[in-house]
Amino acid sequence: MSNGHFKHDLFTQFARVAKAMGSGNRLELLEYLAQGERSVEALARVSGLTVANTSQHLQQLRQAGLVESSKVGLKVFYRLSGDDVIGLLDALRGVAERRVADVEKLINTYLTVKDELEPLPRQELLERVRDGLVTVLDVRPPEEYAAGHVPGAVNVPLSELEHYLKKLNPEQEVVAYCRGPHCVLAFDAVACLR
Amino acid sequence: MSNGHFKHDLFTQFARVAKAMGSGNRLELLEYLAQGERSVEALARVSGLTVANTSQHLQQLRQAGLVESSKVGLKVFYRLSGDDVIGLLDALRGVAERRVADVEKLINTYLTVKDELEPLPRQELLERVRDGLVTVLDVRPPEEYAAGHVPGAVNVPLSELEHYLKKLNPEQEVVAYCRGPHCVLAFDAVACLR
DNA sequence: CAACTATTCAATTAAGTAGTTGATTACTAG
DNA sequence: CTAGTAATCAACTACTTAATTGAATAGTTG
Repeated sequence: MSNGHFKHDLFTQFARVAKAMGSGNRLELLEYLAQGERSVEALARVSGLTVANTSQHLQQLRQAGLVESSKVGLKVFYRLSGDDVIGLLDALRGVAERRVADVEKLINTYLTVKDELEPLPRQELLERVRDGLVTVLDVRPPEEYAAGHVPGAVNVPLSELEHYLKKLNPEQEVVAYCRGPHCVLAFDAVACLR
Repeated sequence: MSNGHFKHDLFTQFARVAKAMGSGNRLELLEYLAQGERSVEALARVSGLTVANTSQHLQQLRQAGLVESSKVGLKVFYRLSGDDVIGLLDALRGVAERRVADVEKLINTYLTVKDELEPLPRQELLERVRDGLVTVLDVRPPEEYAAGHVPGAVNVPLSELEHYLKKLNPEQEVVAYCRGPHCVLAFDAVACLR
């Protein structure tokens, strides 16, 4: 029966990690951190939280082992503590998309219906690229682009997206992609593309 | 800026799933369900929770889309709603093991030190099997065994473990394995092997 | 239909969590 | 060493959650 204690303690530890991800705000912070190292102040700005609140959330994430931090001069930079954290985020997104009906509703309401933007099946995308019908933009940071990308895609990080679009033929059909089906980058990219 | 609403709503939905896993008791229930369909009463028994409490936890898991249920006669059977849920559990376990120092401590204290049982590197295990030095037991349910197992392993579900052990040469070294490094089956198997 | 069983519901209590505010620490630059 | 900046800490309020208890529901069996 001390077996039971062990079980209980172990599951409690696992739960700590899950609990840390059990807040929309913290998940958003994690998604931003998946893009790279960020200071507390920068994270507070993009997430719309107060700095104090952001700091507290980040500390919870650190206690759960999901992020690490280091101080450089005045600023404290946070980053994900490993690639397995990205894998965990992906798994969570995947389950939520497939299992929670509300997620699909949300996506349909905001992305598909409101825009003429639509998700493309892999194969069809490749065909259209081959035929020169579309320009494919990879809006992820250069490091991720380097690690692997869709053939024929041009790497245009968000910061350069607006500038890049001006140079494009306005008749040209544009396909942008990022980390996954609902990576945070997508929202900003969509906003920018409009 | 209605973009912000979308983001917020979406992350809130993702967080619901994580939140459902943010309890040691619910994680334990999920692990048992990973072994197959179970009734509320059966889950309450193995987890040590009251039936009412178990029922409530299961309903939270259902709302998060992690489990499904169906009523057969008097009993209500719950099951994981898909294989991606197992993947999510694995990812969570993986991060917790690698990132949370306390988990390693726990495992070292309870498993390695208290028993002569030790984790074996894959390759060494295969060598010893080839030489006939050890008997390898796969303690997972037959379905999982059928889906893939270590070469030379004998499938002995937990329920039959005790019976099987009586027939073994007591001098023979025994290696048991299950779903993953810290699958719940392991705890019970270890208890039984002693 | 009466007694029984498995599960759920409703109400309560105790404990934990999110976000705000203002003070505090740690560091930098003039 | 003073003023200013980035982050954290401490204290508080408003919510949320876990577990308990007892009652209610749904289905079964004699």
